Amino acid sequence: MADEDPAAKATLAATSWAILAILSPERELSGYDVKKVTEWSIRYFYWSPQFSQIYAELKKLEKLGLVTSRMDHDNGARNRRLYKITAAGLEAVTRWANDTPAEPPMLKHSVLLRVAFGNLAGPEKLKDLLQEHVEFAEDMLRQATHDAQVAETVDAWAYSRLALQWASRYYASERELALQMMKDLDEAEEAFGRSGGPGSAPAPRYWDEIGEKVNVEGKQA
Amino acid sequence: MADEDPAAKATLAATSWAILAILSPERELSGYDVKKVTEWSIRYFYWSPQFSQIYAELKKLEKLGLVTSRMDHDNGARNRRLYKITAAGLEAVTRWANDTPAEPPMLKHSVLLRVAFGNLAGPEKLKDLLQEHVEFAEDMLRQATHDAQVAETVDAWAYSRLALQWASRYYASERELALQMMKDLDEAEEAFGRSGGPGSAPAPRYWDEIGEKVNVEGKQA
DNA sequence: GTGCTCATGTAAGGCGTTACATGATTAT
DNA sequence: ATAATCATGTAACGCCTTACATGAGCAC
Repeated sequence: MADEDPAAKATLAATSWAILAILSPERELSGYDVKKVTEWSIRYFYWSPQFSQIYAELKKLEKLGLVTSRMDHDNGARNRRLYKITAAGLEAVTRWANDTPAEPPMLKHSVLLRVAFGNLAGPEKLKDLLQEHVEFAEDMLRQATHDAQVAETVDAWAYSRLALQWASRYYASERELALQMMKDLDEAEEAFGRSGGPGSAPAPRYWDEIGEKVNVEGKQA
Repeated sequence: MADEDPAAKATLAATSWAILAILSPERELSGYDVKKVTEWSIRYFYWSPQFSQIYAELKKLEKLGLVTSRMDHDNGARNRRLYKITAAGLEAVTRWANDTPAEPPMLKHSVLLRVAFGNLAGPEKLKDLLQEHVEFAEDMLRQATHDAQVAETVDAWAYSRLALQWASRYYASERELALQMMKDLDEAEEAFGRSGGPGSAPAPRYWDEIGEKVNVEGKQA
């Protein structure tokens, strides 16, 4: 409990802000609780950090004076450390929410990566992967829809509900896009027949032309 | 030239595989070239690593015997190091493509994170962020569509084309989802009027109920 | 009493970024 | 001549994960 360095407020990573935001209703939470909250909602659109990271982040936030902590013995109870946001923390996280531009979303879609390098595996393998992805999307869709319904029961969760509804639609779309890709693969297979289309040829030498074709034309940042 | 450790093949990270896959058409590429390829297609669905990381990855791949390199003087030319995949590398990346299950896609959507913590900022601020996101999605949509058209001109890019078409649809959907969210926010505002709905209340104490409401019901992994 | 979940961490290391440095070529 | 781009890196650091360790309560 000490630093209060105002410069640090600006340089926290999004994960730290997320944890601080979870603590922003002025309620005491343990690291375990924080993890549960991320699992409940945030994981659908912003992954979910590991326990070890959450504990480390909480310590960091405490050193910055944005949260305080105390040990809990009353409760049951195993030993657990409870964290609570400070006035400085509340002010910092509010400034973050109001004054910081959002970073561009970042996506690492392994399935699409496989598709892009489909010549290494062939369309059948890709369709297997896509089928699995469809099931994954359906699973997430179901869970997000359920959690969104839970969020309807409490007024204070209104924004979480909106985010979870977005997630429902997102995973529904993810499902459709995968199904569409499977169709596209079928069509491509038919078009190429068993001649040297996608999947059979070693697909050599394409970068020659990339420079000329790509660089000039599009791309206004 | 050296290690050839077969165990290592299984434990490379997706980024390494992506770079190796880029080199899989047996063509000599510099680190700079690799970066350009990622910028051309992969960035739409799997971000784009920094130069420094690409150079580091290439060195690592070389130490593993999956690529070889030589200096290029002929070409123009500044000094540049050209990398080429080895037989071992080709075999390893093919095995990766065929035998490794795809990891679940990972998304870090800062805009949705803001929505989920909307009580810290209010609906007007959120709508600004969403409007910016709409423009971002439109920009990506335009670029992906352009690059997909470029990919149509070369047979060997068939899979890249499919991936880029997917990206077009993805960013179109991203746009729609953001617009829908803006509508939802408007409706929520109207419903709550200027009474203590989203945006005004400090939204206290919600985690009490999370344990009871959430844990039991849904969630089959 | 055995195993499961709750709960809190430490240690090691890989992934990935930012910042910096350098020099050569190309464009103006 | 000057600036911009091409091209290749190094250094430092922060983010994040995996693996491991520990102990306490609870279910059977």
